[in-house]
Amino acid sequence: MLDPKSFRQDLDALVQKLKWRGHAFDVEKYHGLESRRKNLQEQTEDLQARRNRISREIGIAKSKGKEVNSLMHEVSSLGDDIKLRGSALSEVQLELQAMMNEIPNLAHESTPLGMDEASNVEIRQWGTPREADFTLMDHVDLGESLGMMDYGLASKLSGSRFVVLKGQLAGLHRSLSQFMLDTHIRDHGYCEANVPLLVNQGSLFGTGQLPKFEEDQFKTSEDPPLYLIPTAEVPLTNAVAGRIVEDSELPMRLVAHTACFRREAGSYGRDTRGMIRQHQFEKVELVHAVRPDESYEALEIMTSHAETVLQKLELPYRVIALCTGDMGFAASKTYDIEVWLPSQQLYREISSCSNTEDFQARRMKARWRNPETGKPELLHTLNGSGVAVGRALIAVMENYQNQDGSITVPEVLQPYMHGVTRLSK
RNA sequence: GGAGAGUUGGCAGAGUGGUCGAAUGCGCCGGUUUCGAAAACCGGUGGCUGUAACAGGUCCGAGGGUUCGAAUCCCUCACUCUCCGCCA
Repeated sequence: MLDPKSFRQDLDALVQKLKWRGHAFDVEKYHGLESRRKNLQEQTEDLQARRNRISREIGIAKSKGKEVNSLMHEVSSLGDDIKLRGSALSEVQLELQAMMNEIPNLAHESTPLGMDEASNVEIRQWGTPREADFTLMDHVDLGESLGMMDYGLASKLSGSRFVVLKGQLAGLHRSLSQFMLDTHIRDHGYCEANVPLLVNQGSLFGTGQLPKFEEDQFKTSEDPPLYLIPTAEVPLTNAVAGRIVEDSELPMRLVAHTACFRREAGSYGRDTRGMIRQHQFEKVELVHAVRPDESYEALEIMTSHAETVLQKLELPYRVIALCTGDMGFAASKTYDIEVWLPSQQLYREISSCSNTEDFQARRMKARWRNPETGKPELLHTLNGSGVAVGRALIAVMENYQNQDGSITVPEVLQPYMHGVTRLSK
């Protein structure tokens, strides 16, 4: 949510900024609602002030044993009027609110301008894609030929976009998540959290998935209305929802390893092969809650934490700055980290690190007490994958494959694999 | 699933229809005192909205109702705690 005050200042500039974010703001509708709101609010509060004053007088008069009939008469008609205007007011406010709720965050000045991914900017590369003297297989062929990846069974159990991992490959997957967690907890100072996978509507509203992206979520039931989390960003970020956090608690760094669930409603036909895009996948998620003036520094730090995982796994990657039109709803600035996939001969997203500034904080009323002013102010929240476990498994399989179809276990994962250094039949 | 108790400011906890945004204590901030500190004493100390600043409005778990007037009475819901049942 944007600051409502910003709409009363330079509206033209704001509309232009939103245009770059792919959002057409209806100026006329806004002006209509806003002037009605102002009118009704002034009238309502005026009437309320009168009622409060007279009612207080009635109380005083009664306690002194005076006659109050004339005062009662004066105020008796106010009630209906207040109720009428009040309900008109809240109707207008709801409409305005609904309008505001669907507006994406504004981009930071350092975010490249552009309408789609063609305008994304590469920031840096790390590592060198390996040259192989044999034909490289993709992760599906590798996994199936090892007998450790079963799409047939998964579709029988659940349908498309699911997979069953077996044996050492399932172990490698688990090792990856353990390794990532340990790295962030021990080396990067994160607080580990184990969080609910089912959340309420308020939590999804807070991080920005609702109301606009309802169709991307798995809703489990109507009563109570619970949703499977699309990312641990939702429960982790909402840890500060409704709170006034003490300065001493900042910066707050949280990490969780969870399953994530997505409908992938808008991506029929995309990435249908393999486990690139699944309805259920695992992710190690990083969330920061920080002082506002430290959030861009925090974004660099968080991104470096995700990069560390890939560096330790010795997987080549590049970092991309997403442009205004390609960023997610809540983000002001986003770095995507893309890992090298030899079978496709291209880099694929494996992490996305975003600074949402105060966008989520405003939605979830997450504040900190600024010691300089003593006042509560919105804090800034960031989230990033550190990293997607399923996609990391794919990257390891493809980058560490051998000519005979076996897969070497990366050195940093070997302690987690208890002596297994190579996955083979 | 059944029975009961509760939800008030940063925390604890009064208030059960009227000058209540709310006693008191703790905490916090400022001052007096002190070489300094503790103790003691004095003063201050909620959020949102709004204003140039006042004023005004709003908030006592959420929503609705009764009333001239609701933290206080009524209804619905959510959550917490205790006991019983069931259960990983």
